[in-house]
Amino acid sequence: MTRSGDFVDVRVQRSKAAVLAQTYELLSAGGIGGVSIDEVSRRSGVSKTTIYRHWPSRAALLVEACSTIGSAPPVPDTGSFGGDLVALTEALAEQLRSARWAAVLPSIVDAAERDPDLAGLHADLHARLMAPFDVVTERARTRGELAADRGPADVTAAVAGPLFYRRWFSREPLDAAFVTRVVEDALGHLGVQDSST
Amino acid sequence: MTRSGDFVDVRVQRSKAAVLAQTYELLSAGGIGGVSIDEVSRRSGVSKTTIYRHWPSRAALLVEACSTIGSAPPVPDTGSFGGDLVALTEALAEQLRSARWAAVLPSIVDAAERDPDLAGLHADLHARLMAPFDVVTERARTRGELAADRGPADVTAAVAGPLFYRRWFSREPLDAAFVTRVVEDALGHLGVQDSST
DNA sequence: GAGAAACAGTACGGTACAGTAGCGTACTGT
DNA sequence: ACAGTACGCTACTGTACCGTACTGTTTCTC
Repeated sequence: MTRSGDFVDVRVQRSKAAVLAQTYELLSAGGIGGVSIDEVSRRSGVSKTTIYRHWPSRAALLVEACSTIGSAPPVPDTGSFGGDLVALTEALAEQLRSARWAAVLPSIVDAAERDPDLAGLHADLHARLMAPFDVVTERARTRGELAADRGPADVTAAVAGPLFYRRWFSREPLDAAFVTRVVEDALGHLGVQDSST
Repeated sequence: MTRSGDFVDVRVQRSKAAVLAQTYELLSAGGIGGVSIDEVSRRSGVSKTTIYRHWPSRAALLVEACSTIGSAPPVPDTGSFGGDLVALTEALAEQLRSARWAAVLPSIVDAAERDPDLAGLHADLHARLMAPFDVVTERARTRGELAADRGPADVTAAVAGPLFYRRWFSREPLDAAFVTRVVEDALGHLGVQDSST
């Protein structure tokens, strides 16, 4: 056993990083279906054998490559629920406009529709994306800023719903005016008086 | 030329029908990626050669098979915008819960994200699904029931957005209470006074 | 510096798929 | 009855993919 505790061979780190980077690249370009081990190997310069040394299967690699998507969005704290929600929604809209993963998500949703493994991935991803909304909403609730019968699930549906709809279904531009209207409407029927103009 | 005008050989009708039926079957089960000509041929009993006699390519077959999705939803006319919208939204929710194509749509959205041909299909489909909302909204507008700065696009985003979000992203059940809340909220901020209780 | 580990390269086997070609048969509309 | 057509069948080309086996080389760790 030359296994010495927690140290990881530099070569392993290098290989894994290169493979994950290229996997993510292919993922953004072609969705889940666009990722093949052969191609990852070709582009990353890491041989296929090595890839299979580090991941037991294509699916495992995909899951790990997706795990970085949509992580650690900042949770704003402007003092009011309204301000927080505006900030979060605009951040989400910006991501939907430009982030690489915005093009990948439909293929994950599709895969989750039938593959149970990928359904787990989808659930994680969804939780990660919506976590800030949950935080902000709970905070508002304890301050009594929110109608009693409305929870985080209602907030995310009211805000993320129209945004997602625009991005993937109607494919109209996510302009600032639309985003503003969505937030204001949401605040309105959530029983919140808008504190900004 | 025995070509006699509009008559179509019975055999052709039979073959095409069988192929389209099985294509749709595979489509619902496995999305776009789940349809292979070999499998369609195997299940339909129609030989691959024949399939290619009627469709120039796999893509053409897919487009035709999808063309029946979400067609001819009834346009209600309850007399008020509120009533119409409730009816339409409940119908949409029911479709999302049970219709076969609800499992297919994500793969179409995904495909549309990169393949221009399929993007056309996606656009058609979207237009077909949302047409009733447009009709109802325009009707309301001419009757002055709607705030001046709100158009059909806003109505569909406000209503279909949260529903789609629930169905595909948060994967929570589309229960009646949720649907009702969505419609009421939408009516509220569209400048409509709810005529029902 | 020695031994272990990770590595690239290559060549597999096996499967699945799109699409094409030729042949002989069965059916249809007139 | 008969020409035209659609058809099934089989076989084939070419590609892409997953995952594994083997060989020899580099490179890290101790």
